Amino acid sequence: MPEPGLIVQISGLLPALSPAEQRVARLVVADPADAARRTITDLATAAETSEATVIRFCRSVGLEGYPQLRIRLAAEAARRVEPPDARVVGGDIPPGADFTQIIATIAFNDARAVEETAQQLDPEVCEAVVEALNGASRIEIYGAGASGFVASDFQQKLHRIGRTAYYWPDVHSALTSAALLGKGDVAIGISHTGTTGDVLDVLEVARSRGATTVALTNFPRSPIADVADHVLTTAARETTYRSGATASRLAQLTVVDCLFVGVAARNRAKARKALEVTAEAVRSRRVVRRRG
Amino acid sequence: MPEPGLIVQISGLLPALSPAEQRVARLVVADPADAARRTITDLATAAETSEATVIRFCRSVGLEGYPQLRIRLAAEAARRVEPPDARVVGGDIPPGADFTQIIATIAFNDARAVEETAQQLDPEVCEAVVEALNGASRIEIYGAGASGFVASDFQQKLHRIGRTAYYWPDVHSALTSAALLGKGDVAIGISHTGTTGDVLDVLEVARSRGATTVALTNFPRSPIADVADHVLTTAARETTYRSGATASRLAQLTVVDCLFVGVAARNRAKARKALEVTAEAVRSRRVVRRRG
DNA sequence: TCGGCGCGTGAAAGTAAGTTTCATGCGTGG
DNA sequence: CCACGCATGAAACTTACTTTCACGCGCCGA
Repeated sequence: MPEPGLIVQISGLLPALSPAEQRVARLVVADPADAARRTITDLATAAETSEATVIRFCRSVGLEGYPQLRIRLAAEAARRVEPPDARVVGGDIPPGADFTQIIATIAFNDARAVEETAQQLDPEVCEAVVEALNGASRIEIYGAGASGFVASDFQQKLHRIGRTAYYWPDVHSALTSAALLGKGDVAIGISHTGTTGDVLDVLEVARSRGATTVALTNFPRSPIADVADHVLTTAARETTYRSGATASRLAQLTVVDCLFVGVAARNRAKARKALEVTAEAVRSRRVVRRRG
Repeated sequence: MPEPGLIVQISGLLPALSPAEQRVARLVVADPADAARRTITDLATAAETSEATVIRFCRSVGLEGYPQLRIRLAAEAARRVEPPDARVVGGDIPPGADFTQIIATIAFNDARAVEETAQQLDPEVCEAVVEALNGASRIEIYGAGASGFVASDFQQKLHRIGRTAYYWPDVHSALTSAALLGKGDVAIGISHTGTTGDVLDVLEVARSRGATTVALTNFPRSPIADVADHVLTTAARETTYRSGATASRLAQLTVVDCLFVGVAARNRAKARKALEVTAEAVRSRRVVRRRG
């Protein structure tokens, strides 16, 4: 089985790399096919660094050496079926874009984020997390900014199938609540960059109380990994602020969906019942036909 | 430039090759991926010949040298991997599904929702909505339950690029706020089913005050369409409660992304500036490296 | 029968590519 | 301000790849 998305993996690891390695990584991600054609000296020169750094880069992404990198890159580049109009799909929207273009670009990027995230998602880690969620007497989910919505969404979903889950938008409440967690409880921290101080702090508290901690981030080597028992990663290749966190959310939600379905699947009957009951509860707020 | 069918080409000129080269060729054709992994010495040994012959073989098939062969082989091998059997992809998760299956199914459904939504999204309506958003002095977004997160997300996004936008989780606040809208303002109601009474009520109030109303729903013929000037539709094919609103969210968010980018694109410079400023604002909350 | 001739071949020499080691310099924390 | 650790490239080193060359075998003409 072809191991998933080397390119994707590289972009995830990017911030964890040293500056010189990042230069190499960027070249590789920008044009994998071209990189595969180059010799190590060539690539090193292009990245304005030494061969040694290129080798280090190979090791950083989990490969034996440079020839392995070349081969993997060639393979990936070949597999990539270029969509009809590959011009649209760069990261950014061209200034004069009309709406048809905008929609196509966004759909492509969003769908890619979902697919690539799924591709690199580790089933075993998912399994472990679901196991923990299933056995937890209390579940807490943390996230700030855009990740806060995801946290909130997950909380609501779990709650809907009868699992006790909390989301605290406010750090102080979160900290105090985390302090009350104990062994068997689960704390989930969501942070795209993996560097959100507040979330890290809360997770750390939760962990110190004996709770199982889970991180959901795009960057597996980021600080949040240090305070998490399980790390789940997304694969959104978006520049940090430019596009304002559009694809990353979807990637996070995809992971949430997987976990949710996993938990629900454990108690199929109970979950279905709970969903029906909750659906019934809001039915009175539904409008069948509108007057006039 | 990567002319297709290296393997084919090799088997074609197989009889023209010398015996020792033929042994090499046969190995290569039998398992290209494996050959790509081997070093020249390795392959030579496996073919019971010398490295020199392998090089000659490379030249015979029109390649520069052995590394080139490896890369071409890796590329070809990758391309002929048949698409992962997507036959898992019915709507529902089978009871005994393991996590690999769950992930594949969800990713497929989620990605489909995104793509299909984009496909049927009307660029002209988008354009009109963006136009309205752009000229609005105030923007209000409504949504209940799962759609509330989407509303909230959109509100936050617009706010981040300097547009005045509100989201009221509470119906009462929403109603009072809507009553204060006027001509030129925009009210957006989000409801998957299009039958969420609260949202309809608020939209109606907004409309009666002269605001431009926009609906985002999966069902264009639903009641919400009656109170909206513009209707944007998603294309999530999920049964109402069973899967607990997983794909519909993503579809809604995709639409939100399109609108957001559309608005941002109108005032490129200003939006970028705003994003940078807001990113800067949270920078102090970022952790660079974790102690211990 | 024998001596050339040419071709396929691998051994070995040669070169280039990839890898390791190490000293340096820079930034960080004590 | 010093010590430490980390990132980095220069250079030494190893491995992989390429070239050279000579051997041997089969064919042909004497």
